[in-house]
Amino acid sequence: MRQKDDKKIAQIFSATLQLVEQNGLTGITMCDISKAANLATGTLYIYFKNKEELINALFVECRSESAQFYFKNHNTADAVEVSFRKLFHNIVQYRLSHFEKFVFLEQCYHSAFIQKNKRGISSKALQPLFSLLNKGKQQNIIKKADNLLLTWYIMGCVNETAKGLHYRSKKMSKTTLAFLFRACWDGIKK
Amino acid sequence: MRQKDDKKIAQIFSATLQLVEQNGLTGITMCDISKAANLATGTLYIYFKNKEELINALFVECRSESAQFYFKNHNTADAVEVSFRKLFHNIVQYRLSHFEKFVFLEQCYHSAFIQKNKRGISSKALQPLFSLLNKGKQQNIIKKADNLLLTWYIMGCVNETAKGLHYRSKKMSKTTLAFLFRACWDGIKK
DNA sequence: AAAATAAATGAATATATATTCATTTATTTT
DNA sequence: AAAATAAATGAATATATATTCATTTATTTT
Repeated sequence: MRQKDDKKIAQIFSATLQLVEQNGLTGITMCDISKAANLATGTLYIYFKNKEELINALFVECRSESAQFYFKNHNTADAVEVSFRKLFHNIVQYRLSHFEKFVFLEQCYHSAFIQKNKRGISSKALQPLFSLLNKGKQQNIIKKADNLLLTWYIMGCVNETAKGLHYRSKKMSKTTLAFLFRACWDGIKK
Repeated sequence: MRQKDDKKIAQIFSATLQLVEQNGLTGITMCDISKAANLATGTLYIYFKNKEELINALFVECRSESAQFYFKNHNTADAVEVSFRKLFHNIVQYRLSHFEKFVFLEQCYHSAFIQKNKRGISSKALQPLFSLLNKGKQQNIIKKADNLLLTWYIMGCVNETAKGLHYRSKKMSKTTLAFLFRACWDGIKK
């Protein structure tokens, strides 16, 4: 018995992300994906039931990967501002170094591929952020708003900036990053 | 000679927006649009050369309409914070009461329909906001960052919140709006 | 080494979709 | 009121795309 090959799934995912970054979710075809992944079209159907399942699987993967990335070096013993700074930089970093995944997720959030109830930010994946926000609120450091609302606020300013820079082919400078962190922290702190 | 009918363009646009809100840009077909607009498919081609032109025309319309909406009641004589509050509320209002247009614009920004250089926030349309930010910087009220960066920051937190609320079928409460304004203002002010 | 097995292939098929075009309809001009 | 004109129609056409399937290939088991 010949085994399925995990590398192929990675190839398929990577090809898909690359194409979505270039042409958006709208333009993407199974034929394009297979070509970009150096596979026959039929092979895609060995690994995924159909296009919808392929997109959904990639969506799930990107979403959990991104959350993991955010909490790199996260340490609950750190002071709130220290923790938040680390986290914030990780979020920015992910947007910049995995722009294709970030864009793919954003496109999915409003596509027919993803069920409505699976869209938007997942509270489960962001549990450590929520705990941090709670801690900040208890210590009277952070504004007493709903965690989701705080999260949308934080993600929003990072997302828009990442996209803005990208579409103008600009890099994130140290000054820009410093401003962005300062503004975001000033926004949520008491 | 029979005249073309401006109402039909409005019908076509409105049908398109409705469909994009429901299924995203990915799912949309000319047949769907014509049905939703109560027109024959061929009629679409009297008003637009093809699908791409239809989408582009709607994109241009939505973008200029949204900018106009933002600056309702804008008065350069107002104090910076007063002006900003008005503007901020208009932006929020537009996202909420024209969610379909907002989502359509967001989808377009990363689709093959719209040329890369036309994507992202247009500085021209946002001139009054830029002037306001400059005034704030001169008066030492607003952080001395690039106008585009400040704009991404402001739009970002509003956009993400509007989407978050929408996908969870929640309304924007007065408290939420008050928090959002406070956070955004604290973020950009010195 | 041969047989068995499932992955991999890519042409063929089925289907969905954009666009065209001959015909009809409504409006305007004469 | 008749003729002229272009909009409007929707079935027909052309094209693009998802999916299937008979055949080949690589790997594993015997």
